[in-house]
Amino acid sequence: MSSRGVRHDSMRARNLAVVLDAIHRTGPHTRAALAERTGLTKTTVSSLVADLLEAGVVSERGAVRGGERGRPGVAVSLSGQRVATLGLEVNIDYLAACVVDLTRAVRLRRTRPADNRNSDPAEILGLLRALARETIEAAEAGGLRVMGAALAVPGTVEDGVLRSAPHLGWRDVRVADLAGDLPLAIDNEANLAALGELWFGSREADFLYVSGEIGIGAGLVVGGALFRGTYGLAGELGHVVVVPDGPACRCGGRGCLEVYAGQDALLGPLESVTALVERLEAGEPRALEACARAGHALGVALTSAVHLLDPGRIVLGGVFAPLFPWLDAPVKDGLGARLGQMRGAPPPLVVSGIGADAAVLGAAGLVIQRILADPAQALGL
Amino acid sequence: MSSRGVRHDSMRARNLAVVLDAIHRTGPHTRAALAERTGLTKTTVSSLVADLLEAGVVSERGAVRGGERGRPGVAVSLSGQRVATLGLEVNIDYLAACVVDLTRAVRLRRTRPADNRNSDPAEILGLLRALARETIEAAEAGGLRVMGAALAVPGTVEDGVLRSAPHLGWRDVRVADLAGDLPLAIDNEANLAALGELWFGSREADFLYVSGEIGIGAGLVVGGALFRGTYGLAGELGHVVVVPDGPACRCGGRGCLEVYAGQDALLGPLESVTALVERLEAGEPRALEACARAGHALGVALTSAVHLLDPGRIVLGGVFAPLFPWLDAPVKDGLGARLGQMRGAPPPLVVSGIGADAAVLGAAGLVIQRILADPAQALGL
DNA sequence: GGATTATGTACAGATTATGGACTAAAGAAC
DNA sequence: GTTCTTTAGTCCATAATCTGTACATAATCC
Repeated sequence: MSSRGVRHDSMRARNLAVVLDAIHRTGPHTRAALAERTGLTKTTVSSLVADLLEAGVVSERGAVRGGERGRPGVAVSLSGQRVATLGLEVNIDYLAACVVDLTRAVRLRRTRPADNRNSDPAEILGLLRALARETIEAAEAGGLRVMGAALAVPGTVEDGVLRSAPHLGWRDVRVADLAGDLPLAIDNEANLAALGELWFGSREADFLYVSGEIGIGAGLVVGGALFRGTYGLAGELGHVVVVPDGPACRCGGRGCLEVYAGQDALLGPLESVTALVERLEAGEPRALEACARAGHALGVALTSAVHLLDPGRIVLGGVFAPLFPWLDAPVKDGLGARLGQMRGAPPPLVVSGIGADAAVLGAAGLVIQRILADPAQALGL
Repeated sequence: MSSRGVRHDSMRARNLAVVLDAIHRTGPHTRAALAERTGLTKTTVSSLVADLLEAGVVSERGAVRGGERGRPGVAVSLSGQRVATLGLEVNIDYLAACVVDLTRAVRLRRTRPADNRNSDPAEILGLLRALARETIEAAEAGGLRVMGAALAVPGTVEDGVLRSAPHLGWRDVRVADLAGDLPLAIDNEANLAALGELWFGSREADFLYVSGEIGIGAGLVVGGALFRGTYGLAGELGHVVVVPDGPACRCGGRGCLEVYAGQDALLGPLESVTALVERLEAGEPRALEACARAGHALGVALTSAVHLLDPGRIVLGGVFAPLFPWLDAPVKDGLGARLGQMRGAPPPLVVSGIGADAAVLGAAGLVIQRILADPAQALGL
């Protein structure tokens, strides 16, 4: 519970958000339909919509409703013409940026290959800053106004500080001012990829997104909201115990999922996922066996995850997406056999549709969400 | 986001809740302090407090603030004189009821020993209904008004229906009208025990409550709110996989935590936890070994739980509470060794202070919380 | 073309919070 | 002990916002 009282201005701010949310969530609506949906009167909705129109976040899109009697209403829908946000990502082997408008249409996307393993944060952030500036300029040349930015990193984040990104070799990096004087949020890659899946992929409201990168992370979405845990460290699926006293993991533990299904374990001597897929398609036994082993381990870890997190479905993303045909059966079987009678049926297992872009899109989407959640504040209404 | 707009009446309802919450959360306050804390004006707060006084949920408790200058304020604090709620519990070997007032002081507590294993739901619910009626009458004789009730059950609950309580042998039981025409909530025993720990035990806002009963459940509290998952089935710690192809569990899986640390595994041939504690105190090797084995398994399962849920601390409750001296070391060692460098330090491991009453208290507390969260609705203001 | 039906706006009225003035009650200063 | 200062709480006129009725508008139906 926010402990601040509601005053006249916050009542209106809230109602602006409620109306905008209704427009966003269930498509274009007439003012009359918005009134019914929000419980406000037509008069109030008209006044709120007028403000939203002026701010450029919604637009009128001609008359609607053929077939029924009475005066047709004017549909009010989200406008992608003006407001946009910037998503950024640092990963092991690339930097990425994208610009997304208020309708969550992707307007720009840029990727720079890079080798960021054990790199100098200042140097990489310099490159990222240049990429951000360039992307913002391109967006503004197209008439968009970039209102905020978010950055996805492959590591743990607390209070806006990157605590630890083992594969980058970064620790306690304070990121700021990446995008000029835009407000910048920063979050874990798996979390933002989960949000990417929510807003740009399947658009289901409840799922566990399993992010296979060098490490394995996961982001849980319940009712359209990301679950972060107490310190924002929830969802470390890669270090769920699969075999209590199995081989050592780089985390210091033993028998973690990552040991069996991390990229290193999957690839073995191969140098890319593409190469692995080729071998799998050719039916090479070593490759098939690595996948079977990973699938079995994933099934075990996901069983524990389902019992603890109760996800609506399980979405395999990152490198697990191209490997889905070979992982599907062992994971599903493992889940089915282990979950037993505890619940009706195991959560459906599906593959992510947005692949490698999930995190950077989720980052941009996060900022869009904040604007939609409080347009009065974000837009100065 | 609730999709309903804010109207004048909901603005006031919200402000009543905000003021009441401030009084509840940070102790008695003067009107002036409440105004500062909530951001409302003194005038508004006075008016809101007047309504709350009339409803009997707060009372004025004389002047406060010696030492400082100026007119002393009148402290407004929660009143336990009028509003109360009923907590109920069905467990394997007892029925319980309690009445808690608005300040969360326990006013009445009743327990009936019973053997509810594989019982007839109608019969047991009849006994519970009698216990509820009797308890409500006693409370009202004491001048309290019981405003609502909640029931804790050892099983899974969906949409207010008890889906499955394996140890009771109940399936798909619709509970209603247990307490006359009082509104009745129903929830899982581990969830409500976690809330009991939150409100009547340590009062920390972030922890994982581990409930050792016949089975093993857990309830995660983050920021003072219970995490329930998608279908309300989260926290099934007892079926986290400890050994991938270990012994069969009654759930249909293999090597679940319950197999190693459930009450049956702990007790072996003994018939009560008390008996086990006696053996442990006497240093009997078989008992010590059972505890060590359970502690090791708990350490493994909790490692996975910490990675997935990111709890602020871990509270051992239920039968694990009396066994804490023998579980502490193996669990802590297991967590410490396995969590490795992934986080600063493992979450603190502590014992619950409220023992067997956690669930029934949590049930009553849940209803109190609902009244505090929306006093206007609950009290007809 | 007139009846019907629904949309969207106008304007007066209702509800609630605000803000400054005022009263009340205590300690501090002299 | 009288007066000043400070803080608490209330009063009342004002302001912000939403509501509700009335009404102009624009389509379909017959």
